[in-house]
Amino acid sequence: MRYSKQRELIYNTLKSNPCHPTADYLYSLIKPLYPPLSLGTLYRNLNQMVERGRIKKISGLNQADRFDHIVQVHAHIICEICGKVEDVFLSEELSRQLNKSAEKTAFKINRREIIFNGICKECIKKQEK
Amino acid sequence: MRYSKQRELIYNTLKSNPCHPTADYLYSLIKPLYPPLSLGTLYRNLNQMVERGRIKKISGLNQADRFDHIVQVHAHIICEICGKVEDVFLSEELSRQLNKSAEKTAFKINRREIIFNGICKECIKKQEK
DNA sequence: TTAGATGCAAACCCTTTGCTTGATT
DNA sequence: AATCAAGCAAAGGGTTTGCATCTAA
Repeated sequence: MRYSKQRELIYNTLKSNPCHPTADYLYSLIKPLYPPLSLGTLYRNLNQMVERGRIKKISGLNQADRFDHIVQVHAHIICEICGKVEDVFLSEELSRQLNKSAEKTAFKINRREIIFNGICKECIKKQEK
Repeated sequence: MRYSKQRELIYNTLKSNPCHPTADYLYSLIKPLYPPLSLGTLYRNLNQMVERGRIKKISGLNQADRFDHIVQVHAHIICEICGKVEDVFLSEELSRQLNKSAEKTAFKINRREIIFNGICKECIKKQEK
């Protein structure tokens, strides 16, 4: 993988923004600092890094995909109101049992994605007002 | 919810096709039997039934959403090659522990989606040839 | 009679792609 | 010099929506 200023910026911006940003949000952060960046390049780089296991993509939110610089296997929880995403780490044991359940299907399992949907503390407070 | 021929057909077709069809596939099944059906109506009805808990939507496949007439909470596994989706049922205990892990985030949890990615038995065989 | 449902087609959003130009090794 | 990456803009797929018409209750 050949060096490019764009890719470096994309990775670093993702790393320093642990909010699980969308491609679009990353673009809005990087574009002002480095105007030559194009959306196509952003998506291409994100996908490349996902393929190489350098970052992770969180799909299945019924919205734009989000990206995560934490490569370790973990789950996510998304607020249905404000869209905030937080990490959920499962115990080794739980993780093992999950895979065991899936292995009953006779599939060869490559990976999994777990997404909880809910409402975050802040949005619950706002609702109560 | 007022009766409509379209909705009845959609629900029945979903029920008799446990392959977790996409909206598009449902359309291809129903349209020939009942040509007045439009795609917009199909999507509108599917979403309505999801909201009312009569069916489930499986998102996060990096492809078209799929629909499931089984309302009971369960996970899914999708074949990365042929796209086949199968059900994965988790034990009560595992289910409870999953939710407990997520509750550590201080979110109020509404639901969850678990998707395993892998390769099905048939596709593994084909690869070996 | 009237709210809710439909059909149609256009719009939408997010993402990918083709092609030419530019940069890294 | 030879790839690989970028920029741009257009196309793509899946899904939603506005509006006029129709239909179940």
